[in-house]
Amino acid sequence: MERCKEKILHMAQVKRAVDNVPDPNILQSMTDIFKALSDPSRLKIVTALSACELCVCDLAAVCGASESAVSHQLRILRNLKIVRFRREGKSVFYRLDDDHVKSLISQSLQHVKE
Amino acid sequence: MERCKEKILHMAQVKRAVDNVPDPNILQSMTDIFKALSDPSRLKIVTALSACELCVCDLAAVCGASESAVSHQLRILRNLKIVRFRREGKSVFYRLDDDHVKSLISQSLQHVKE
DNA sequence: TTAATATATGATCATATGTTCATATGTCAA
DNA sequence: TTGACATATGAACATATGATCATATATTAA
Repeated sequence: MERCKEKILHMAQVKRAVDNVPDPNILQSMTDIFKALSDPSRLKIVTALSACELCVCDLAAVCGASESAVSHQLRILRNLKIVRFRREGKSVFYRLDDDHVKSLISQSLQHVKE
Repeated sequence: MERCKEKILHMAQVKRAVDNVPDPNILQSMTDIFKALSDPSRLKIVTALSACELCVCDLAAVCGASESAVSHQLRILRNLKIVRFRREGKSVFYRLDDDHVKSLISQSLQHVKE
């Protein structure tokens, strides 16, 4: 399967589009965030945390999942700087790292509810 | 592995959190959108289309991917109502379906650039 | 230190996903 | 209608991913 015979059909648009595509590393970071939110288990966790801070045990109850499963997902969210945590005795409390994630969620809600 | 012995550690927070988690079908739709944006190839397509309307051939050039691969991804984006298309002769032009997706992208960019 | 609780992590496995190649469909011109 | 081009789709394959189970770590109390 070859590229369009006439090479590029609409040069001006292609240039504009290319300029609008973020750099590879930025693009990758963006996909990472979306990927983090693309799993129902993780999105549950994130929407729960957008209400208030919760410990792993609470999150397991909210999500109806095992604590192990929740912990695995939290690790992913932690690595992506989507959640922060603080230890308090035996418990570890998680909360959203910043408000951008909240914005992402409310935007997607709007999109869905149309 | 059992649930927390004391059942639920923080009842009030858990209730708030549960109330904040969207209904299953809404949650699913949200994850679908995020999943659509969670692949580098698709995100490239979407960021390109957030600049201007493009045909499949243009998109293949912008993304540096085969037209077949692009077409497969466009199908997914189409199904999720993230892109619209119109046929003009032999070409099919794609564009974003609404502005919420643009917002999602700019939000994630902000998050990344912090 | 030992036991108990809360959380984290590694290994495994079944499933999902993206790409490629081949083929099909749709459109237009000759 | 036939041929050429643009796009779409199906099948197959390799890779990625999430859940589970077992085990490890961390904290506190006894």
